[in-house]
Formats: sequence, C-alpha cells, structure tokens
Amino acid sequence: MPHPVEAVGACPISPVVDLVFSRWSTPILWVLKEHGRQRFVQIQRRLSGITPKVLTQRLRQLERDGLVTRSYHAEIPPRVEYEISDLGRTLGPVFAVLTEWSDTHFTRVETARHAYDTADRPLPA
Amino acid sequence: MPHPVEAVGACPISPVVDLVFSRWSTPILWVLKEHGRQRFVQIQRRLSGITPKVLTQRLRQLERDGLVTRSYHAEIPPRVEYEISDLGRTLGPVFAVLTEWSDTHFTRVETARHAYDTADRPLPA
DNA sequence: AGAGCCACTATCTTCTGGGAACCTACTGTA
DNA sequence: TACAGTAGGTTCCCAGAAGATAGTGGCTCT
Repeated sequence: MPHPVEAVGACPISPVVDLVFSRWSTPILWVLKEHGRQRFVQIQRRLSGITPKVLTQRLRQLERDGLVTRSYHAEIPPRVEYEISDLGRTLGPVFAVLTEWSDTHFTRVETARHAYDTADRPLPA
Repeated sequence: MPHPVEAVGACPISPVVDLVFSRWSTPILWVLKEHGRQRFVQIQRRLSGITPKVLTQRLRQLERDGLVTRSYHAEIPPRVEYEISDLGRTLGPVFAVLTEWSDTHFTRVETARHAYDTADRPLPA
C-alpha cells in the first residue's frame, strides 16, 4: 500500500516513509540491526506473529531496495541468511531519533487518547 | 492498518510508526506544519488525490492522538479548522532527520532497485 | 520408519483503503 | 423563484493487501 504520488508534491518524505515504514519493514530491519545476520526462521521467531508469506514478501522488497542482503549458501542442506546492508545501517540515526521521541512523548499520546475517548462530545453536527 | 502487537516486543518503535507513518498521516502533518491552520477543503486541495472520507478518518485519528487540534466555529456558516498541536510540533526533528536521510541516500535505493530488476537471477531453487 | 527442520509456495478468507455519489445547511446569481 | 456552488462531511461498494492455514521437497535425527 504505497502512498499515492499526489502526496509527494506536498510531502517530500513520502517516498522514505513507504520505504522504511511499510508494514513489518521496521520490525524486520530492527531485528537484523540488533541481532545481526539471521536465517529465515530466526527472524520469523523473533517476530512472532508474522506469517512466512508476508515475511518473504517484505524481505524481497527490502532486498530490492538495497536495505537488506540475502545470501544463499549452496550447502547440504541449503542455508539462507539475511543481513542488514550498509545502506540499511545508515538508517541508524532515523531509528535513534524515533526511539528518543517515543521515550519522551509517547505518554502524552496515551493521555490524549484517553482524554478523547472519555470526553462527552458535544456532537457539533 | 496497525502493526500487530507481537512486533512491539521485538521493535520498540512500532507504536510510533503506527502513530506517525500510517497512510496519509505524514502528508497531513506536513501540510499543517508548513502552512499552519487550515480548513478541511484547504488540506484536501493541497493533498490533491485524497478523498474526503479518508481525510476525515486520518484527521480524527490524529486528533485523538493529540497531534492535531480541531476547532469548530459555530458561525453562520460553520467553520472547522485544523492545526498541528504542540505535541505534533515535537515531531520536527523526526521529519528533519528523515528529510536528511532522503536527500543523502535515496539515490542509492533507486540504484539498488534498478540493479535488482535488471539482474539475471540464478533462480537458486 | 517416523518425526522434525528449513525455506519457502499455494490457496483461501478477512480487512482496510480508495472511488464515487450523496447529504444538510447555507450563500450567491439572476 | 430556480439554479449553482461551497463546506464538511457520510454511505455504499469494490479491489487489493494482509493474514490464516496447509503443503512441498530435501535433508537429518532417533
């Protein structure tokens, strides 16, 4: 579900958002960043809940975008490993600033949600 | 399309990603940040392509999360204005680092995509 | 022989985003 | 008076993406 092209004119970071923050992309990148090179099932286990189909789709997309590298070892039995690429590692500061924002401000979001949900709304129809 | 809860354990920024980077949220916040207080149709026009239904949905969500404030003026005719909140404004550094990453690295993504698409793949089945 | 692992693929079903049209209340034009 | 237009939505429907479930083929372990 890519962002529509129309949004790009108004918002220059739309392409990056599609790239890094589409569904499951961030958790996958995070796992590879934190735990290094991983096999398919290892990623799947760390992200309990992801189905193999979706994991394959996302890994292919991340590989195509150059954020992840896939290495196939023609051994017996064969082995496939995924690793975050150099380009993927350049996202470090992005993740860092997001973590910081989360630590500093996320409670305010939760407060706002609770306030919104419990407000008697005047129903300004 | 919220990220599943299972991902949060493995990736602490999943909640923020849902908050800020769900479809259309970023362009809306961007518009409000750049152009200040706006009426419904003004936002719609700047984001040419968004339908009123989706814009309503996203604005409600952003309002609930405290990132946007909605003000209803009971005039004749009534008027509704949306503005980015103080909490929303704290996302500035997040957007800045994303813009910077985009400017610095996005061409590498495009190169990677082209390379992937034109490679003869050995089909390692 | 039977069970299990690995890296997927195939086939459903469900869910959500998007498109088009409609709605109410008001204003402006003729 | 009729007609058109604006603002801020809502309703209905469909297509495409995500998710659940199951299967596959080769290998190994007991």
